[in-house]
Amino acid sequence: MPGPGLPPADELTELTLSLFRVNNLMLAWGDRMVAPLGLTSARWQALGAIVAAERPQPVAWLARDLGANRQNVQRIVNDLEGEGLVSFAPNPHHKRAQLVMLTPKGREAYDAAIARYRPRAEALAAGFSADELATARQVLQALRLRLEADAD
Amino acid sequence: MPGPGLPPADELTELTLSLFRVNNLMLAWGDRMVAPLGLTSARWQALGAIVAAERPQPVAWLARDLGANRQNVQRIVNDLEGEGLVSFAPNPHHKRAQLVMLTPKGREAYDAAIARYRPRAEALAAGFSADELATARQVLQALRLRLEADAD
DNA sequence: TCCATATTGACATGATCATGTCAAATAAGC
DNA sequence: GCTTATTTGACATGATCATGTCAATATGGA
Repeated sequence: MPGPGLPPADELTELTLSLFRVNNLMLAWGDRMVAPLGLTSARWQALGAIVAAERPQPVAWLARDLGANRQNVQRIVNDLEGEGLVSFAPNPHHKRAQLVMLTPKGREAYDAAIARYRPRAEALAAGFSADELATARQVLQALRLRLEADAD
Repeated sequence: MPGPGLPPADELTELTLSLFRVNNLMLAWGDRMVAPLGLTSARWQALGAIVAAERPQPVAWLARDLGANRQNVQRIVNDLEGEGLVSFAPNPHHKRAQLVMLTPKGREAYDAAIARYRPRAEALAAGFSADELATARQVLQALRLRLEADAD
């Protein structure tokens, strides 16, 4: 029996401090993992947002999905376009807001990143019970909703 | 009964994506909270590291405690020193590595930040059970240990 | 003591991010 | 239709971060 533990507010403080550290460590972990593919964590995330969308979307929509700045996503997508990983298609509904699409080369890079990621993610998740991971995810998702509402 | 849920690796993926979002939201939340005090999340964290250390430490030690870059912490601490929130004291063991100490003004700023933080943290933690928060914290701390070991 | 190594703060540089502005294009209200 | 507000990409600027280098200092081993 671990005892009563900390008060909720202190527990949240410790959670937050760990969150900051894990965030940085995870980004560095991802960077090392996809560096051989010419990717970074940020580029990988952008590719993921493009894949996750059923239909090609303009950059501003991808930025919203990512919770990131429009301008930064624009820069990343432009870089990816310069390297042939994504291409721009005309948008019938908007002359300036082109649609971002994966090229075959971009699809290959994304699939290669996933292939490198999966076994490492399984190793990293090993040792945790399904309940523990699910609870941690649910807490973070609930925090996200509250913070987003608070930031209105 | 929520059912079997996702495979552990996918659960970790969702956890990670939520983590990135919450990290950014929490930093913005903290920035808004301590802005009236002339602080930022980064400055507040630096002050916290100074307070958390029992003895005054050089900047490089604080950076290690924070898991941050030596150079960035140095810049932040220099800024804090310029505004009179911290002061440098001679280090008997090292002529160049001065010891960072809170000034009374810095202590006031830190206490004021905590005073603003506590009720908001309690409100943010409300609705979670102690077990949920503790589990989330433990998962993140375990992830941190694994990622730090992996980054060696 | 002497020398190799590690630590520390200062400095420089490029990358990334946050923010604001602008013009073009679209959407909504009257 | 016409006017106004919103969206979108391009651009600029400053802040922050990541990284490397350097000289001064401290530490440990021979």
